[in-house]
Amino acid sequence: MVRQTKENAELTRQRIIDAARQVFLARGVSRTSMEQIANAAGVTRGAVYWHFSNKTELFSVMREQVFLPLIDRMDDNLQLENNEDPLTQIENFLKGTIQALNESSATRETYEIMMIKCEYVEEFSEVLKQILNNCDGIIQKLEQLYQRAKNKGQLRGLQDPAHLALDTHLFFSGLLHMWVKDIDGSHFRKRTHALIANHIDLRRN
Amino acid sequence: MVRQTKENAELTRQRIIDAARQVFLARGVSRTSMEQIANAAGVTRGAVYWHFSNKTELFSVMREQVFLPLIDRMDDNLQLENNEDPLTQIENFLKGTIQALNESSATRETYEIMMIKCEYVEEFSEVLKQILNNCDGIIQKLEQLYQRAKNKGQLRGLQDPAHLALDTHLFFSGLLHMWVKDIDGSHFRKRTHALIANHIDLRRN
DNA sequence: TTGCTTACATACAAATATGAATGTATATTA
DNA sequence: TAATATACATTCATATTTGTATGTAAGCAA
Repeated sequence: MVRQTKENAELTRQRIIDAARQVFLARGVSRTSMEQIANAAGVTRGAVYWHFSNKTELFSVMREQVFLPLIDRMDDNLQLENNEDPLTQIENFLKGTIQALNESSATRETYEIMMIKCEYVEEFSEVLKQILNNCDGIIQKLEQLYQRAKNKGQLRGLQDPAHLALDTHLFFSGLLHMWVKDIDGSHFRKRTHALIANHIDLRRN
Repeated sequence: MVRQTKENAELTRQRIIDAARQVFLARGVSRTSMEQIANAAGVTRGAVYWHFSNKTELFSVMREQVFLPLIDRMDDNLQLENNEDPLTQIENFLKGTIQALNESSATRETYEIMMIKCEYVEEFSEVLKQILNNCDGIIQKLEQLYQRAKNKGQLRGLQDPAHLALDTHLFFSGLLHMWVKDIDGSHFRKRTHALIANHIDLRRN
């Protein structure tokens, strides 16, 4: 097997990405060598270096394959044109993200790698900035939705949309972390829906 | 300098721990070599290996030096015998932890290392379990405090102490993560007190 | 003061990882 | 169908890191 068709080459490339994800998950990004990835993908390092210039690029591609679609979906879910009531919309957004983790092992694994199997130093600190930027976007949209909820009289008391948005974001950020870390823990993962519903109910009039 | 007194040896040991923290912070735990730690401490690898059998042990000692006292303090703050009202007690516990981060650079740096500069695989996954165990303890105590608040009629509506405790824990977990990641961000770090107060106010009658 | 131990420094051997260079057979294209 | 580019495999040179083994001067106890 020396020269593949374009199609096959593309399959090889994807196999390498999938293999990288598995090895990253098992050994952590730093301890993973290109050779281990190659082995897991059933190719040699030559193939890996042909498709990706180094481990960092491979990591970025793996990440973007999962995150770019996910961010798109989040954006959709948080759209203002949605005709559901704002609080339910927020609730669905939160539940939807958790559902994505439940349904796609690639998503689940990538989250786990990024949260507890990767060190954000040097080249990788750039990734951290992107994540924070994305957080800012989500917070803004949450705030707009809470503002609408307030205008509609759905909020109990005199709650400030900006604070509510941050509180929800922190809650969800914590939830994702615990969800990921609670690996065996059917304990935590099973209760997420109730936790989300409860979080929103705290705000409802 | 060949043989130091016991006292000096202890100082050397602490210098190595401090140096390790600095290098871990700058380069991540995985990329840090014993030689880099030795250089930063102004000794040779011989000295480092004399005091610590390997990088993992050094990491553990560094971590425990910061975390064991911190856990003790948390336990104190969450004691049931405290005579403040339960909700304020929770609020103070949260604020106190943030204050510890503000006041001690060693604590701050250790948190940062553990959150975004360490990969939890192999030997290190044990640490993750300890962290989760500690979380469980905090959640339990929060629940007890919320229960007392409920008994005292401090809670608004029919809120379930167990859910409130989890919600607070997730909020705080997210807050710590964002606090740590928002490194330059005077942006986030300055608002923590307001965020905590707001979080508690959501529950107050 | 002698002898043993401590607290390191220095030296060594082995393993592992990287990137690039080179080889090569097959797709693809002109 | 010949020429070229592609998709890898193989090889090589180099660097880094680790643990250990050995060396050594000074502290300490008897």
